[in-house]
Amino acid sequence: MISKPLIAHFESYLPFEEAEKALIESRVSRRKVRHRELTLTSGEICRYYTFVVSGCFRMYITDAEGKEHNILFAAEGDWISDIDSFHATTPSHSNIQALEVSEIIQIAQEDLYHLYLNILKLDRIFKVITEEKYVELQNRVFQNISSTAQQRYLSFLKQYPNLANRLPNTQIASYLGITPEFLSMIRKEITLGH
Amino acid sequence: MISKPLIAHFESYLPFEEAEKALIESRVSRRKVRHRELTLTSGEICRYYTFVVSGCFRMYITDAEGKEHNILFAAEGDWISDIDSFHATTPSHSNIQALEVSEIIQIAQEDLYHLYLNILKLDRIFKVITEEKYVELQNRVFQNISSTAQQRYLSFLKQYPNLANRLPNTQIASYLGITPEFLSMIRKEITLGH
DNA sequence: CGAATTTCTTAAACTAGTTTAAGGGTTGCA
DNA sequence: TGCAACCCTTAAACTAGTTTAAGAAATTCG
Repeated sequence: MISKPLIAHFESYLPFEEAEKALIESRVSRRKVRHRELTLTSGEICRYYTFVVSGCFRMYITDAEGKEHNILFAAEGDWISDIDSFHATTPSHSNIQALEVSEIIQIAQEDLYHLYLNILKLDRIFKVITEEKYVELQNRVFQNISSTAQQRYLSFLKQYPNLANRLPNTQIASYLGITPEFLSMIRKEITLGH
Repeated sequence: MISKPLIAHFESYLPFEEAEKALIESRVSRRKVRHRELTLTSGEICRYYTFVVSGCFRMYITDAEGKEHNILFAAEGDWISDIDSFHATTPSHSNIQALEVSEIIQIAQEDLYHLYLNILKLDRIFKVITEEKYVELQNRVFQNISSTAQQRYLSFLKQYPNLANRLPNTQIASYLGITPEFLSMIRKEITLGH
């Protein structure tokens, strides 16, 4: 059962019958990813919905000046895909890269559509998953607009307590939209007790 | 048929049978909203999924210092609700306010759940709607992290060409995360041809 | 293990965006 | 129709965050 972690994830939303689990098992693939390996490159079409079994990924965009900007992180139990590119079958603007040795389960476009047709509750589950991710992003937009870099860093620490220790500061700075130098200052100020 | 604009919206995704339309009609309400009226106040639970028939709304949050920050706008054909508060039945952190005289169609929590149970394709439609809104937000996060205020303003103009003329600059500045004064400077620079 | 690369820190000079304040223009409604 | 509330602009002083540079510490990989 390569899909065991994925099915456990689905069953945290709704129960599944054996036949449904077997259908899912027949339509997914699983593989290991090396540290720094790109699973999606800008310009390429995002062909898979990807579930992270273990490890950690970032989605980032390269701007006009060649600078990279992290949009989100995904660790064990998260999904990471360019939803826009996947559904519209258009070239992606973003890149997805492993930040650790990782393992993923992937569902190709036609397999996901096949599953949607044959297991109707998947529509509901992915509706809920997308709503959850939407709420997260909305909080992020609010933080970006209304907070100083220090407040944003503190709320990053709250939201991803496990990632904070695993990720290099350069990745966190890129997520916060500041320079690593300034993040270094912020961390110093915080430990000095401001 | 008070729900006519809403059903037209749903049918832009999938066709509906008469019985389904009648069920929807029986489960929604429609009303007019005055300019500046709040349809959701921070601290209150978001009880309705709201579809904008005409007019325009903003969702905003008030920060620790009492400043308001616009998270998104919604005009004709858009949905505006605090998804988190609605589903979790918890007090909302945000406010929703009409920026023009408007008209809305609302679906209460129990009615929406009743519709989900009886019209399965609504799961799929709201899955897709949420995915679309997610992609929009993701672009906004990218803009916020990677662009100067001027670039963000230009991309706001592209994304909401019709809203740009309808909204006061104060609202746009709050959406961009800058002061109205600085937006004023940006607009001057742009018309001078930079 | 040791060399190469990546990562973190500090600090000084700089720039994008804020704050405050003041004046003029619009809009809405009694 | 007139006044209050809102909205936009300009400008000067200020502050949060960037840039550049250089050295120290930690990882990675042959």
